[in-house]
Amino acid sequence: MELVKIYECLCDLTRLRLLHVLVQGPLCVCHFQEVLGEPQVKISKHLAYLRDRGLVESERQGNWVIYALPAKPTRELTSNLACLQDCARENAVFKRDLARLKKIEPACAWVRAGEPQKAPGQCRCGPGAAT
Amino acid sequence: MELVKIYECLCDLTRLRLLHVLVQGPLCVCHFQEVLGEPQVKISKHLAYLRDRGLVESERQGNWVIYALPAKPTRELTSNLACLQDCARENAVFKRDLARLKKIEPACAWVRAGEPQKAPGQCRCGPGAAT
DNA sequence: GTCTCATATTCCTATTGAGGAATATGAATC
DNA sequence: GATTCATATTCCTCAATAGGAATATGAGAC
Repeated sequence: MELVKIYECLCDLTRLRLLHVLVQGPLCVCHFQEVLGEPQVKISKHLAYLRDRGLVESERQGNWVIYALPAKPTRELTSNLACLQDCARENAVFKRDLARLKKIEPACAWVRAGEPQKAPGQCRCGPGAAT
Repeated sequence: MELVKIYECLCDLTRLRLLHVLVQGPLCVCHFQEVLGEPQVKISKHLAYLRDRGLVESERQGNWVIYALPAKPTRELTSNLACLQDCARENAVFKRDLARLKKIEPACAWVRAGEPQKAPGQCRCGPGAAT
């Protein structure tokens, strides 16, 4: 059942955080690392888990892979993401993620705007990139 | 995290069905068996799982054990149960459960009303009880 | 006490998934 | 071609859980 698959995706904290951040807009893997403060393998695996189950979509842009919520989410997904937003509103972990996202925002504006990659070379995340 | 625990409870179809039915009101284990059409062990184990995590409460009344949603559910639980109701609305499995619940309703009215057990002896569920 | 009914628990097997270390892939630069 | 950067995958171990069969528990009837 579709609905069970959604809940299987939601029952891990890392994935909850990924989805919660994704509601704000598309993001690439290295930015997720920055925002969540988790190692690359962990982020990448959980994103793959979500992609395999249709909760997110990915698109390669040069060296980066941009993840986004599906263009046409199901009613169930929409409903549950709204519920998640509601539940996360007053939670410290989720609030911290949003705060870190805001700090990074200038550096990753081109991703969030959906524009094609403009500035090849090093990714602007990593230590010191957004400080 | 509280929220993850809720989602862990929701990521199994049997538990989803139990909770969905419970929104209609308290029920005893044998009625769950009737409504879901699943074996006793399965029902009992999943109810225990939910109880251990605080999603349902139980109360013994003679031979029966009545399960109910918590008297004071958390904001997260309330929110997610509402979401579940919304998602389940047009789903065949959940609709069938509700239909079976209605057929049984006359037989288990005393449970749903929260009254103390009136009619000791055999439980009125089981084959032929509600037909 | 015994018997019966409703429910819970134990024991088992099989599957799933999390996490990390190491390695592989794919694209861009030189 | 080689190198570098971003990301994905493989291999491993450990823990959680689903499901069923069998058995245990707890309460009421007699």
